Amino acid sequence: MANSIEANCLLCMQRSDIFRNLNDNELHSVNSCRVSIKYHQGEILFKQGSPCHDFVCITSGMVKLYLESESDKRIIIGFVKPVDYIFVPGAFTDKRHHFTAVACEETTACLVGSDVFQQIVEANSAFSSAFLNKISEQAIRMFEQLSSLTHKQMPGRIADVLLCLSQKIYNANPFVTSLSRQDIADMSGMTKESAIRIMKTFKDDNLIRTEGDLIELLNIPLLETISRNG
Amino acid sequence: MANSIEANCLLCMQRSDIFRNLNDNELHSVNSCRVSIKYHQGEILFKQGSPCHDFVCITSGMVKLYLESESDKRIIIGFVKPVDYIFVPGAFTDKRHHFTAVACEETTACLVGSDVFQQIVEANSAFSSAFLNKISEQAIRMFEQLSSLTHKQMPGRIADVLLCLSQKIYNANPFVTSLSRQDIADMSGMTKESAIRIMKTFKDDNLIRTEGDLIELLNIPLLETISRNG
DNA sequence: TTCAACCGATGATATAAATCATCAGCTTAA
DNA sequence: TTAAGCTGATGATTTATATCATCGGTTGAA
Repeated sequence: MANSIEANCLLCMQRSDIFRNLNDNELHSVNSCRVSIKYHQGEILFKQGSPCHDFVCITSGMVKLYLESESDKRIIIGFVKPVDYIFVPGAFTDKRHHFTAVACEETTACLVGSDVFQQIVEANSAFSSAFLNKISEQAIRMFEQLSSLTHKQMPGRIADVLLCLSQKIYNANPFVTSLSRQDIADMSGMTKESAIRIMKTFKDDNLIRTEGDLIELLNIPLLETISRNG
Repeated sequence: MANSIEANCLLCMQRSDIFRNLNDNELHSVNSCRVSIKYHQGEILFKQGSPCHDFVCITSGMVKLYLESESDKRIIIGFVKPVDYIFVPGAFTDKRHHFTAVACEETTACLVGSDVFQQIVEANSAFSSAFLNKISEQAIRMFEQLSSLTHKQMPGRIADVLLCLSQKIYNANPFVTSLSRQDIADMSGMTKESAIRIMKTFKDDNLIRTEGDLIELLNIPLLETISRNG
């Protein structure tokens, strides 16, 4: 395996909680069909609507997940960072991908055949239970996003996105991002122009500072108030 | 147990798939702490933000689930009909409810302590695996709703709601509903006035017919086109 | 090297949708 | 039995947001 960056799954185990629930046999079957692949920025890991064959775990870089609509509009539903896996609901139902995954930057991912994975889920209850916890968190995040996108006006939605990026995605305050304004617009359900305009007003009001790919939140309490007031 | 309508869980088993995966011991422990409760229309089964103690299975009637925002706006994220259970993601994470459940009509529900339930999920992998399938379907439905609410204009969203009600909730074409126009507005992320206006234009164009609590879809292909075009 | 394509940015304009107001019919509570 | 409140309905008005157009800068491909 030319692209493989880890010798086996043990390295991953130290970081991705869910694999702690696997025994040696299970780990071996995962490892034996594991493939590590490198993606360049903008490359697609899998596409909405396509059949899902593999369980995907991100080992470096970052991936964005988005829904595509008929009218070519996108909505970003989440990001996946190392070491974490992409929960693909279609793997348990119609074997189709229901969103698209794209590398935001140079990214490496381990792929494991979803049949192997599925067998383990069905056999190992600690594993599937850990999986349940993970999905539950994701469901709760989806509720928050749905609430934000449908009930808040643009300033509240942009505030939500900026706080999310700083506090959940990058875990840093000035943070450097590879996301474009279009991506931020896709996260907050508006056009690129509107996202830029709102960010401009935030800059004018000294709520944030931007410099190239860097964004700094200067007044988090006020951003939180804007988020709360919608 | 005065309100109990079933003697034990076997009756439910015949209809709710997921319980087929339980053995006698597990069924007994579920049954022993089961309580059946009757709710009147509009009564709350549980409230967003409150601690979640019980696993809830609907045995008659119908329940609507909705998110509440600070500004008292609601968004309906789903309905639960007999015999099906309510997936409460908080049960696996922070032990809080993240949405509110309200009886749309006279409803009976079986409550089982979530600790008992949790133990079974952790011990019985067939059960938790079946649970995973269920949640996956729900996640996919959430994607569709998110896409509809953020990318489609009002006519498309109302068309989505009407098709959903007829084809997924009531499984009938003229169908009688206990949902108000406000509920339909809450399903489609708009104000009551806008929902009424769009439905009026649909009536004028002979797409639908309404008579009291009855709604009939007269031109489903065209409604589907409107849904697709957003 | 040049052309095409995308990005951030900004202004002018159009429009989708919310808000406000009103009214009639019906149910519920005092 | 009356008053209060909710529902469906409709019109007038306001406002939030998308769309369209343009521009300079950068990147990437031919």
